Amino acid sequence: MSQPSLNELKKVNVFQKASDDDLEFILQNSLVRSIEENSFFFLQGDEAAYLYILLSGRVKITQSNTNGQQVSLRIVYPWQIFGALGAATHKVAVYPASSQTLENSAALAIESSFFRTLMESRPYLAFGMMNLMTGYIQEIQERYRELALERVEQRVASTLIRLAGQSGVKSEKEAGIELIFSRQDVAELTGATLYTISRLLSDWERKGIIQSGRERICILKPHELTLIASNSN
Amino acid sequence: MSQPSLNELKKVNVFQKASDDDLEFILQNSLVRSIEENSFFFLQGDEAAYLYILLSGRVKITQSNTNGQQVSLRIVYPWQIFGALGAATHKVAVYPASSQTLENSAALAIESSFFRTLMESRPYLAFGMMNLMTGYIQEIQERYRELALERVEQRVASTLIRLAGQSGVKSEKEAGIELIFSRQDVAELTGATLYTISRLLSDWERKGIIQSGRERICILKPHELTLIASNSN
DNA sequence: CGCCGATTTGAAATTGGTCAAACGGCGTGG
DNA sequence: CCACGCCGTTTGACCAATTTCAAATCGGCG
Repeated sequence: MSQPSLNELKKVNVFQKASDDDLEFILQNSLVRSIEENSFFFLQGDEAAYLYILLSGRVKITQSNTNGQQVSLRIVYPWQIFGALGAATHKVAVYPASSQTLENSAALAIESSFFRTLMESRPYLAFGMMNLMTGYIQEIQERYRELALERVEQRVASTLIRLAGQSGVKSEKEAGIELIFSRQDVAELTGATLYTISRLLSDWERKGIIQSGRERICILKPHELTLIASNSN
Repeated sequence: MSQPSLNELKKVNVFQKASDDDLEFILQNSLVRSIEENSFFFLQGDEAAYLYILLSGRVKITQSNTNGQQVSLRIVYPWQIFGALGAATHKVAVYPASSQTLENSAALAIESSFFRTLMESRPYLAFGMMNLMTGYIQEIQERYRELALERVEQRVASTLIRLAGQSGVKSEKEAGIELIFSRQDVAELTGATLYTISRLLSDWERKGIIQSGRERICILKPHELTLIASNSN
């Protein structure tokens, strides 16, 4: 895959207010990396030398414990930034999480030190990054609360709603919102096991709330999920 | 309590590189609020009009669900900033969490909009904020992973170690590290119930790992806790 | 057609939560 | 100065949600 155009780069939130000159400058200091499904742009613990902008495909950001079990922190879609914490500060030397592709993917890799220097003279970039980080903090804090206080059923409902909002493609004919994720993916995103997710989705399919298949979940009644997600008790 | 001195303000990480003029300017646009134990500087959902610097006391940042159950996101100690997300971006209109005092406390309240404007012409401030936010993200992500993958025993061990690192006062005579928290506080910090925490601490006390009392936990063998925290399987 | 990985399902095990009740120490008011 | 009461803590018994393990089934692709 070749370098993106300046107009494409403006789809990146952080670059919204960037001048063409700035974008050119950034492109001159970056390179495109294409990798196939299930491989990694970087691993937890790698030196955080680059920040990435996803050009195509999908990436999940995961963290593992010493036993190799893993959780997904978020899903990255095209024109979103990932691996950016290393650029925000001099302290972070390594990535705190891994980035694994869910499909064949390409990303623009920008040197962290270059980007950091650029931010010093470009307040709009620093504010863009703070904006980004604020969003991360709010989402992960909310998910932390859910994990601590809600049951699996509610968390899965919340997760599906969130995924639908981030990626959902409404099929034509009111056929519902289609999500391309395996049971295992959903399990890692909700802090549950593959088995529990499978049972739950089967149950919801029987009730007509969703319709599902291999690595695919189609939300038929989003409102029902919203109800389940907010179910007090 | 009266306004802090410039030298005291320099204990605030974000202000490390601030000039005296800048600090004076900030002080002129801020005010001191003193409140008693168990009351709130702000509530989740309030308009995020101020960011705070704790001057004395201790504050817990909590998030509640619609049932009123709550989790603690972190503990704030003097010269740390809290309620800052509203200053980092134009988007955040409200605090995503509440700030409740664990003791009588005082804090310097700085207008969010003022601080945001100041950051536009002070890169060191923006970088300080990004630094702060990076730390938040790393800690909450780690805790999220623990909550998803580890059992209560390991999480409590991790929590006590973390608290010891953040606040711990080493008693003289190698008597251990003293933490001033109730069982309920620890429960909210680990995502467990008061009862489970009580049982676990009783067990550890029998084993000589800690020594505890009312709203007090003294870590006698930190290394044992480290072992428990990292116990694979 | 056969294989491989994803999914489903059952049964048993287990962690941790819930509820009820008793305990204990500290501060306060009589 | 002491008794009382409050609030945090402890403990037991029971229960429920979810995980674990095993095995069968499905579905698409080479």
